[in-house]
Amino acid sequence: MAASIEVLDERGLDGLSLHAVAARLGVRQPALYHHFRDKQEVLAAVAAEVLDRWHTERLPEPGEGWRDFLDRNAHSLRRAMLAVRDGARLLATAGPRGPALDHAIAQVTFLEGHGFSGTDAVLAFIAVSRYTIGATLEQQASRDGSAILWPPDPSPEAAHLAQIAEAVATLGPDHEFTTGLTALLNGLHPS
Amino acid sequence: MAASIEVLDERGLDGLSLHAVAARLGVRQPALYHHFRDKQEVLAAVAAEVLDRWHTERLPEPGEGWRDFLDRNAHSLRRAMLAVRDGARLLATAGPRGPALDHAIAQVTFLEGHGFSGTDAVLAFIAVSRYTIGATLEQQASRDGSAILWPPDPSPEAAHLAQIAEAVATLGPDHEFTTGLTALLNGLHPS
DNA sequence: GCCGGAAGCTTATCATCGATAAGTTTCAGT
DNA sequence: ACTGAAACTTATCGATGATAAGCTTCCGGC
Repeated sequence: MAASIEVLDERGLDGLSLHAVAARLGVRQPALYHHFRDKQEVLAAVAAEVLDRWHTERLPEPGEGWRDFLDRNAHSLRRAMLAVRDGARLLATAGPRGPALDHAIAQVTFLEGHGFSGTDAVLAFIAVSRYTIGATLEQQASRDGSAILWPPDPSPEAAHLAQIAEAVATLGPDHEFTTGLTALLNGLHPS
Repeated sequence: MAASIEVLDERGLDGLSLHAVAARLGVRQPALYHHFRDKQEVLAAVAAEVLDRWHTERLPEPGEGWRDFLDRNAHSLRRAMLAVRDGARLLATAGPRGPALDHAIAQVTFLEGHGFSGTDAVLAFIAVSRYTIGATLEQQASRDGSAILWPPDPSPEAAHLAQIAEAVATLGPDHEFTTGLTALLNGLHPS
């Protein structure tokens, strides 16, 4: 896992080959098949490791407000994805499809204690998680991806839009994320 | 593009090889390099084609409420991603990082006409888009992915959670998406 | 009517990668 | 000391993205 994360940080998710991981371990590639059934299983383990290491704030604290908890949980998940290169893509393609059972119980029970029905609690948690994944994925994708091409002779409207885009860029990706998250949380409510 | 989409639907994004596309066109694989620089460019073109074909409702209509517009736009984007196999993953990895310039102008101008500042308009649009991508991505991933494993001898809390999970599953993925989207829209507001 | 050249395709060939088969080494437990 | 399992090796495959070099077709200018 440690070796995999090192390779991931250096060469990205597309460069994360079993050959590279094995080489870093001073071992040949087929050796890995004595510990994992296939590459998908390796990726799943790496994803789980990333969550274990950096997604540390998943559980509600006594006396905490439900919005504060969901906010803290989302930021923790996002931090984990940003902790490694292509972390969002890794989590989206190979990550677990839900929290561990004991965590899920604590989280839902907490929300139920704040007036949510069980169903609404799960739906709220899902919504926040999926927004967080989508937002972080796009952020990491656009970081290395192609920037928007502005035409050489912009119309007045295009110039106005370019100015807005620059203002948004200046605010930074964290602000983009937080704005959307806050809106989502304010739109949620105990039934 | 048509051939690529057929291959995509039959074999999924991982099975979308240039060999397969070329074979369907009655042509050899290197022939494709006379039309695209590399595979990434092919994927980008396929992603753009999918959006062109199915993401049809991107522009505001006269007299429409801003929530209605954002809602309609999000559902249209989602429909496009669901129209092809692995569509969300395709759009997330190879899709354009933003709407076309003329569309963006119309969208932002519309929101500004409803009291949003330019910055808030862009941030709102970004938030909705990213939520939509994240939600659809997770839905498509979990469809073929591994289901949650319930322990053989569940505790009472686990049994309760399982019941909730079943209720949520019964409501269906569209309901999951719509619930989160509605929350997000209700949490947004003109400054 | 011919000719040059570009567009579009071919065959041949690579390196990389995930995966499998079959054999070898290491080592703990009896 | 013997045995068997765990861990690793070498050898090899098929699939895939990509490049090189050559052939054919056909259009436009003279």
